[in-house]
Amino acid sequence: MMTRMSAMLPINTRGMWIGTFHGLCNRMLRAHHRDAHLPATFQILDVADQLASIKRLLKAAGIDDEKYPPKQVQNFINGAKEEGLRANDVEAHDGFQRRLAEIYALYQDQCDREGVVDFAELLLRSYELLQRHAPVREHYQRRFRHILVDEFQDTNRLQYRWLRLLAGGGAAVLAVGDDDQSIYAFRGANVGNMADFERDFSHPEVIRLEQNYRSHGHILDAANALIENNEGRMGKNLWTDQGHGEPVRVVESLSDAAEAQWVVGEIQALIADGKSRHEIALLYRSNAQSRVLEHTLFSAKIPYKVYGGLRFFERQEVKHALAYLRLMENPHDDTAFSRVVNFPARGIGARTLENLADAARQGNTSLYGAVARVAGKGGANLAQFVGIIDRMRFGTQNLPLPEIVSVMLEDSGLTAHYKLEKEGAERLENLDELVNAAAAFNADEPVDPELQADVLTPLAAFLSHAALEAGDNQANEGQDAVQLMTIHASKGLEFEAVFVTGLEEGLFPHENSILEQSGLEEERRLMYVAITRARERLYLGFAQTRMLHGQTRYPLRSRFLDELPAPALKWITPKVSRVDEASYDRASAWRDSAWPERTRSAPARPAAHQGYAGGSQAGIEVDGQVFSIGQAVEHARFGEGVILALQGSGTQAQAQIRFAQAGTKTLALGVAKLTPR
DNA sequence: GAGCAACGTGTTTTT
DNA sequence: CACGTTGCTC
Repeated sequence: MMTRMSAMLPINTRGMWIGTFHGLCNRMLRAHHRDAHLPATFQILDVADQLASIKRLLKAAGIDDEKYPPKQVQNFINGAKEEGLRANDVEAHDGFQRRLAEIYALYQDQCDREGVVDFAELLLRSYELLQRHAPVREHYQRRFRHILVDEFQDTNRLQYRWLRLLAGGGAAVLAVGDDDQSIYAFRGANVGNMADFERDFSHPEVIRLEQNYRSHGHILDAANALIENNEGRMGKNLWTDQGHGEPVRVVESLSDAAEAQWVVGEIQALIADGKSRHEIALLYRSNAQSRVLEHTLFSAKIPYKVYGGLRFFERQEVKHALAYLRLMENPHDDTAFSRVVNFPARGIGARTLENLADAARQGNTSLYGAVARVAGKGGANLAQFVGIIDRMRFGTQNLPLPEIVSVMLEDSGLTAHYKLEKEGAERLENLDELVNAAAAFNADEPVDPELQADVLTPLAAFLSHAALEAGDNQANEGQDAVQLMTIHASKGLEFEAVFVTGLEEGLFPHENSILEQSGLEEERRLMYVAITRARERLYLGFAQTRMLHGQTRYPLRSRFLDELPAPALKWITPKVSRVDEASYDRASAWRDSAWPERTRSAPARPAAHQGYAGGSQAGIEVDGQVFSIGQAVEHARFGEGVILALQGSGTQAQAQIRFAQAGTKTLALGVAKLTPR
């Protein structure tokens, strides 16, 4: 972004602060770490680090992690922080919540002791800094006379308050947002910030941007019609003067594999037509869906690039390496310490670590600080580990960053370890890549000259970078490749041709979201985002069978397809490939009956979405008992459930049933004892 | 304490 | 399916 700004503007951009809220808060906290009561070397915990930290805490405090699941504790803490609440401020309505608040307090103590901050803490700390330190606040209020916030609908309450503080000196604020593209409520985003903005900031002026310069008419019509189904919108209607363009293609496939096959075939045709690969995007609801697509693209030798998924800095070996680097920066970082104290294995087992944790608690010190207090063989091994860390710390002080990383990889034993591992080749490559990333990283973020800020070591700056960026931009630059990503990751981007796959109930909208209206509406906004990524050509695909969690599912077509306007659509059924012929009869049988009416009518809001199931039948009879999709049933062991799909007949008949308690199961109807309810 | 096999369990989206 | 946890053996 900085590069692009510099190229576009005739002014010097070096004084501008450009970044995510988290990035800017990090920067501010680095510059004022003393006022923020943080050590100069504070490290950032990503989601996984935070979870590990919580688990460690629960164990140390002897708290039952069955009763207080670490994930839930994590959500509680982050939720509170995003509302600007410290442990003391949390309103607890029952004993359970009171206990959670206590755990929150303990967790915060632990973080403070270790000199680490989680993502939400970056924001909250920075907010408190501005609030409590008038000189700092006034400095930034004077310094930033103009503030622009993009994707404003994705800001949370704390970010909003942070912004108000920062702009409190009368800065001109421009907020750009689209309430229909709010897709991060699940992590605390508050669309209400848009309305609050109009209320709270002086002389608000609202400019509606309704002319769309990106997508052709049919695509916009589809997007507009879909989003109409949401309630409580601020309201807008996109239009274009580019004409209708091509219809939106809706593609039905027999299986997820067949869908991928068809997509790849179509991509080959597009490329043959002269389209660039990087102008073609494959979007999906969840990362797991990329596998089939990747596999098929790979077989077809089409270059592709996957964004997101398991990201570079989140890979196991990279996290191990980062933990060593963190210990070199701050040996009292217990999270990092625990992660690698026995990796590679050095004879330090659970027993020794328990002794160490006890010693640390008694001496009120970090694990690193308590090593000398552990006796015996374990103690000797620990001392050896500390020796390695200290040698790396002091032996690399004046080396350039990439060399620090290289030395660490050798001295820690990571390289040696992965050389011996049979699947270690790729991991070694990633560790090499980490050295490259360090070399490519330039830590010359301009620090405010007016502040006598402590200069970050290049290593500390690199570690922040690793935590905040997670390696999204690691795409092979220059390579013309088809773009694969989740719809979330696609926001803000655009492509000539877009494929959205997996438009199936349970997947998109996701089954965890369909029970509540707010969840369903967020899914719909997600679909809206997906549609509006396309400039000229849009494909929407769904499959009759899909492999999920290792078992085949027979999903219903997504309700969102039924919400699109028929005149903007063109339905396509791919020719059946030889592989799929076996299942073809069944498929065509229902298509003849159920398909045409449903597709043409496209009710604006189907009262009860019953749809059909791909390879599955609408109804089935077994031993005189009739089962149908959507029917409520009861099972002796699993309790109440709803039939999601039916397949086969006679003794082969199976039903996929979603049970309220037991989850989704596939049962043989001839065997399972089901009673209709 | 290490390493392996069996088992169970959840499992969306992310700064 | 893919991960983590548990239990077992050496």
